[in-house]
Amino acid sequence: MQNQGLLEEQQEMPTPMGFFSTFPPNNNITSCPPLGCHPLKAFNIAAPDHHHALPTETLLSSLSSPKHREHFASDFGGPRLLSLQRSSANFWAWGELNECLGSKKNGVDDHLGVSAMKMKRIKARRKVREPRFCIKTMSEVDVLDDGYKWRKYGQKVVKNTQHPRSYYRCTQDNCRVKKRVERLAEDPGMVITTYEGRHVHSPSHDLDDSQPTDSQLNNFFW
DNA sequence: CGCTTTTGACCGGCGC
DNA sequence: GCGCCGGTCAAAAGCG
Repeated sequence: MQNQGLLEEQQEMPTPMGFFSTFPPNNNITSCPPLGCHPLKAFNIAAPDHHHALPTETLLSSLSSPKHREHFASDFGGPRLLSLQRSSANFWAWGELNECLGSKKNGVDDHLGVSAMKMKRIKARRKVREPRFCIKTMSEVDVLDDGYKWRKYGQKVVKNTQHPRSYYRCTQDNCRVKKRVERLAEDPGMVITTYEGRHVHSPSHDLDDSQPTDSQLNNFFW
């Protein structure tokens, strides 16, 4: 079957990468996801096409938390589309999405809770690939206010680009989520933010001030 | 003073 | 095996 071949291809894909494009109103970066919930839950992963886009209302209806539905509705109200590009480079992300949606995980992933002191040795050897996705935003500011607190740990000029790539790590203890921020060479006004991993906590300034519910916490794994 | 950013060094993966 | 490249480390500097 075709699925079989696709699965094998997923195993070999070195870079799990979903591409999450947003078209926020007024180029206002503070209104971009992620906001602690799992934005990719919004996508119809069974879609066979290569670049699948869904109307906002469809995406919103598939969000599990009413609070997030409400939040996304206010942020992305109107006819804008969100899209997850399906390409060979994205098979991993789609596979992991399937896993994420298909089986409600038993709370915590294997990698969570690994102490920081082991990081250095683990990083080199671990074959467990963190799920990733990108957000493309038109913005003058590099770093999106996504509700989490980040610490910059590196900057690198990558080949064939004129803009440096910045590396950030979530400042929360035991949270290993990272993100990379770079500008498009072709369009310097466009910022590409690549998230890797899942948060094990709520955003530092949450959607509301109350304690998160269990279902919200589940969402925060993304 | 504590936290964050900067930046050169280092490391591992990968292609040749 | 070697060199290139992306990603990370960590000491020093910056900042509130």
